Amino acid sequence: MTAAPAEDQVRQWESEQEHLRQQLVEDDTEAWQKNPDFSGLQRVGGVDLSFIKGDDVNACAQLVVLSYPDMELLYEDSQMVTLTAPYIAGFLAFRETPYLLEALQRLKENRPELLPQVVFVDGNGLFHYREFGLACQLGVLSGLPCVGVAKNLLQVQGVHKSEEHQSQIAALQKGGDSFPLTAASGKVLGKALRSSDKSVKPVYVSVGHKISLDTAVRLTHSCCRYRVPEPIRQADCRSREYLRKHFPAADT
DNA sequence: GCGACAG
DNA sequence: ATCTTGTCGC
Repeated sequence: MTAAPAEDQVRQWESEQEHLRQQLVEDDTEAWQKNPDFSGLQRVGGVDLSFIKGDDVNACAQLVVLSYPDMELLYEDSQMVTLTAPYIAGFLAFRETPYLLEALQRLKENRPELLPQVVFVDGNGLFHYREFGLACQLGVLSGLPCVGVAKNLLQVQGVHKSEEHQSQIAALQKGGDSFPLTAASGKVLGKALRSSDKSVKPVYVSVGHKISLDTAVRLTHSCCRYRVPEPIRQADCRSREYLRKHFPAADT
């Protein structure tokens, strides 16, 4: 088999997103999601990939499971992986999802009782060119509720960093305040959330799978000690720590 | 050519 | 993603 030209690959990926999107659930499906204090929620997951400096192929895939609401570490898995797909905006899922699914599968086999009830994903969900970002793809393929949290605004479907957008950010007074990210079509694709009182720069929250946007935003805020929700922050810190330990600085 | 470009 | 320390403030 010869590798398809990048152009054809992208077309194939687009059609796969379109197909998987039909299985996407944008509503609350779990009992705990409907409780004001999320009672019944005990385990939240976070996933991330970290890279060695000059290397965009070898990475550490990380999964953590934290207790809710205490955010204490219950499980962690670090695994070196070799990525095959390049990073192309809009197709991040095809680069990262396989390894995150493998991590979830290892957990399912080894400690099924620790499976998270919701997974925080570093990247967008519905807030995406074709409304099917990384958090959606991981959600549909794993069957788990997922929330997408991006640290930077993806300018998509008419949403962009305008003066208006900047003033909406300036109007976020305290942790938990948010404003909708509305597509040209009128659909609300996500929300910009001031995740804590101290952080001025918002995070961009969107539905991944099996959770409503309002629940996703409220849950994200409740998991934030710092700007980035704790499950993602822990996954990020621990995967970098793994790389530091196993791949010490390769120069002077 | 210019700007955008989740991670 | 990664390149990168100190510094200012509470």
